Parts: sequence; structure tokens; C-alpha cells
Amino acid sequence: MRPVTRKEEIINTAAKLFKEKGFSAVTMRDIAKAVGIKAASLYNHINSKQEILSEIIITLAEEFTNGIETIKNSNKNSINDLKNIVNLHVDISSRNTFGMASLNNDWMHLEDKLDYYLELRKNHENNIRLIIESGIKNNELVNVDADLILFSVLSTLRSLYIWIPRKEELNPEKLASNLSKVLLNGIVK
Amino acid sequence: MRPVTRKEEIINTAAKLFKEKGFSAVTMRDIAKAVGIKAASLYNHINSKQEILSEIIITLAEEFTNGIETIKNSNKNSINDLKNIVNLHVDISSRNTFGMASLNNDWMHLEDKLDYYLELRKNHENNIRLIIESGIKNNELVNVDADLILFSVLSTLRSLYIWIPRKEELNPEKLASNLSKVLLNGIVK
DNA sequence: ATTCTAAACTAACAAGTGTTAGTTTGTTTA
DNA sequence: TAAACAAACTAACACTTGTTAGTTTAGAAT
Repeated sequence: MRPVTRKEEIINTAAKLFKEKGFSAVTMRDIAKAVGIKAASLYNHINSKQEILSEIIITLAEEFTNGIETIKNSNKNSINDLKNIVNLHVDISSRNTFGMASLNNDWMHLEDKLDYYLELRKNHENNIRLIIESGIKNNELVNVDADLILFSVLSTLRSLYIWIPRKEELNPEKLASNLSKVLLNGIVK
Repeated sequence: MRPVTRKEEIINTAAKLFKEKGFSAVTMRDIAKAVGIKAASLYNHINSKQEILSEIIITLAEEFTNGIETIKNSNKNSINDLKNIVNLHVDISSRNTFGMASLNNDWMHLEDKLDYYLELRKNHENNIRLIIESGIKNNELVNVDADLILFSVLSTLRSLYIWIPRKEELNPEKLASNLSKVLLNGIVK
């Protein structure tokens, strides 16, 4: 996450502020001050406030798309696929706790890239739903409405960015494995 | 949720807009237009934009506090308590899908009421954690880090406001019962 | 030494922000 | 009928917003 260009530094700083207050409540002057320059100087590196948001969100959304594609092509059983989906979300979220806040809460402020983002998100959800449905069909998963399972699992995975920073002692691998256990097998003994 | 006073109508309308774009991106002129009056006229009914947000969030937070208090005093086993917690969240969320968005995403823009809100939220989380910990101690729940279980369950419950409007056919009771099943017993057959 | 370039700066803009003051309107109460 | 009131209005305010234009600075390349 260490920035190598000034542009990356601006985007990372912005993402941090966006997580704290949301995209709309953060001004270009806020971002500039956090970087240590004047607002107008930001425009030597980025084209607009919008562009910062797009870079944050679309980069992450495409990372999810790539990850889910790999899982789809691995052709294991549905339970293994779901474990890999948990791994994917834990991995990306733990490396991007700031950006994930924008992806979850500020996607509606994407303008040019809104439709593209919505398409990526829809595809992601559909891919997971298909895995769940095949799991139900193969008797690997309980016969509950696939959408309900999708909702339950994905809600937890989408909130990881909030919880990971609170438990710094836990490493991502351990978290992913425990989380898989809880999501797949439940919590009743 | 049908408004009986003009003030309630304004708050409900605002909550709807806040869900779509977030508190900071909604202007008083947006709210006024949606109500059908001019921005200045809003101030005959409310004192500030802040006050609208506070009313939305604090009302809901106190409703959760009351609900969890009832559950605490019911003195059943931890599994029954958890089912009641699911019921509580489904009930409040399905009756307030707009306001729950503000509670989840715009609480940081509370000013005067921020500390109070944070206290209510902390107490809510602590109460659920205690129930989970007692369940682990009594061998009713699996021996996984209580915080991880808390996180997993609460993430799903906090996202209900997003999903409920998508599945209008499902009634709250059925949803709560299926959700309890998935959260408590998992999804693996 | 000179030119080029990246990246900072100051100053300003037009538009939009929450909010206040004072006024008008139409309905209810005395 | 007159007075009171709730709730709308117009007009304006001081401030903040994202962004542009033009300038300065300092290091790298020629």
C-alpha cells in the first residue's frame, strides 16, 4: 500500500478520508491538506475529484472480478469455491480497508463509471449465486433460498473492511479459515 | 410509517433521499423539492439539517436499545436470545429500510448526538457479545472467537435494510426464521 | 549555462451550501 | 368581524465547493 507516485499517494490519502467521512463530505481542500499541498496542486496529478473515486472503486471491483474468474475456472465443488470466495474477500479487504469503504458506500457517486461498476457487481453476485445454487442441487448445501444464503454470506464479506482494522493481531489466513467455518457450518454446537 | 405531521413527512422524505445519496450529498433544497415546498419553508418544521439526521438515527438506535433490553431480561438460553436478536433486527429494519441506511452509513455526521449514539451502539454490541460468550461457556455454541461470531452475525443483520426491499414477497417472520437457521446452523448439509 | 519539466504556488471564478429575515396566505379561534 | 396562527413564500446572507488560469520554483537533461 506504499505509494510510489504522487498520484497514488493522493488516491490513498483520499481513500482514507473517504472512509472516515464519505466521499461527499470530503473536500479537495481536505485531501490537499492531508497530503501537505494546496488544493489546486492536486490537479497536477489528477483530473477531478470524480476520477479519484473511480480509481479507488473500479480498481477494487476489477480485482474482485479477476479473483472470482479464477475460482470459477478451478472447477472444484461448491464448498471449496465458497471457501475460496471467503479467502478472496479477506485478501482484498485486508489490503484495502480504506478503499473498500468507498466501494461499499460511495459507489452511487460514480458518474461515468457507474454503469460499469454496477455490471461488475451484478456479475460478481450472479457468479456466487450460481455456485450456491449448484451446491444446493448437489446436496452439498442446505435447501434454503439461494438469495438468502447469498445475502447472508456477502453481507459479512462486505463488512470485513470495518472489522479487520479492529483485530490487528489476527492474520488474514487465520481469519479466513475461521470465517469460513462460521459461515459454512454455523455457530451452534 | 405514514407521516401524521408535516415534520414526520419531512424526516421520512429526507431519510429516503439520505439512503439514495448519503446525508452529505443531499441538500435542503433536494429535501424541500421532494416534499413539494421551498427550502426555507422546511425551517417552519425543523431546526436544522443536523436535527433531521439526529431524529432518524437516534430514534432507531433507541429502538434497538429497548429491544435488546427486553431480550436480556427474558433469561432464556443463548440460542433463543440470538433468535430474538435476529427477530429484532428484521422487525426494525423491515419497518425502516430508509432510516437504517443513515444509521449504518451517516452516523459519523451526528454532531451533538454523536457520543450518545456511539454509547448506544457500543452497549448493543457488548450485550450481544455477552450472550455469545455465555453460549460458548455453556457449550451451546462452537468455541470460536466471540468477536468473530459477533462480527459475522451483526454484519448480516446490519445489511438487512439493503436486501429486504429486494425481496418484497417474503414476509418478515419467514425471513427471520430462515435467517436464524442460516446464521445459527450454517449452510453446509 | 540554458532549456525543459514536474510540481508546487496565488488568485480567482461561478455555482451551490445551510440558514435567516421579513412577508404573504389561508384557515381556525375568540 | 377581528385576531391569531401555522405554514408557505421571496430575497438575501456569508461561506464553501470544485476547478481553472497563470506564475514560480527547483532539479534534470541538453
